Amino acid sequence: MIKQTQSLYEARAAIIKALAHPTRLFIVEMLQKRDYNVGELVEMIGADFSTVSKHLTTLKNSGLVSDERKGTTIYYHLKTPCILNFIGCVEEVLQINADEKLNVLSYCRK
Amino acid sequence: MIKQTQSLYEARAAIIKALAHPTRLFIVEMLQKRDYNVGELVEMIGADFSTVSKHLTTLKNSGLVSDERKGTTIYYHLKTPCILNFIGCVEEVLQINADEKLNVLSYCRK
DNA sequence: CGTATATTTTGCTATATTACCAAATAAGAA
DNA sequence: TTCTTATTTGGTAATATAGCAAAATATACG
Repeated sequence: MIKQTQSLYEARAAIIKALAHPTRLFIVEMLQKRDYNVGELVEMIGADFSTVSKHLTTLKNSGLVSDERKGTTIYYHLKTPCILNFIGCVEEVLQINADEKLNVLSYCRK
Repeated sequence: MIKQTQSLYEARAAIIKALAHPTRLFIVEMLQKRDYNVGELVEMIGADFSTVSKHLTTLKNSGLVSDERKGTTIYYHLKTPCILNFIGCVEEVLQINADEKLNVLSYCRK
């Protein structure tokens, strides 16, 4: 592959990679509703502070999320809501996968 | 997080993870145009046959791609073109990231 | 300043991913 | 069946990632 093309795909993959974790997907969906701070997310997720903080840093570095300090707490904000359309497509894939499994099963029963 | 919710996000993340690699993104975009076999993709990508084949298996296992044998060769097919809308959004994120870097630079120059 | 609160960073270990090579398999042709 | 082409699988080394706990940082306030 041409070097330039390679770089483009690497840049894209880096962003997608930032989304490719259950906790980070959850965070992104939460941030769709409103901004949250680490503590609130920790409570919802049930992981360590440091773990959630790291996930937020990953999302921030990818450019999907921004942060803003308000007094003592830092609020995280979803910069690119178009990401959520994508999750609709992912859901579609899951649905198709599930349907296909059902088909295989019904075929076995015949 | 509730166990059920956890499972849902894991399932979604698994699909996104399948996309989160430059070579696999490239393959998905190529398959948007038409079906390809491993050999053709190897030529475009410039990696080992086994490497590309493994990437195709990853895409197939996630349900994004299907395969069909025609004579001696196996052709790969993009099952869910909605994925491509998502890449548009990723591109948007890249654009914003680039713009922000430019802003920071111009700010430094003042 | 010193203390409390909120969050991030670091150090560590365990696990996962990827690439390449070589060997194995699958399907069709001779 | 044996050859040939197309593709996958297994093994391995290098690299990346996740998660927890402890230490460090940053801001607010008395």
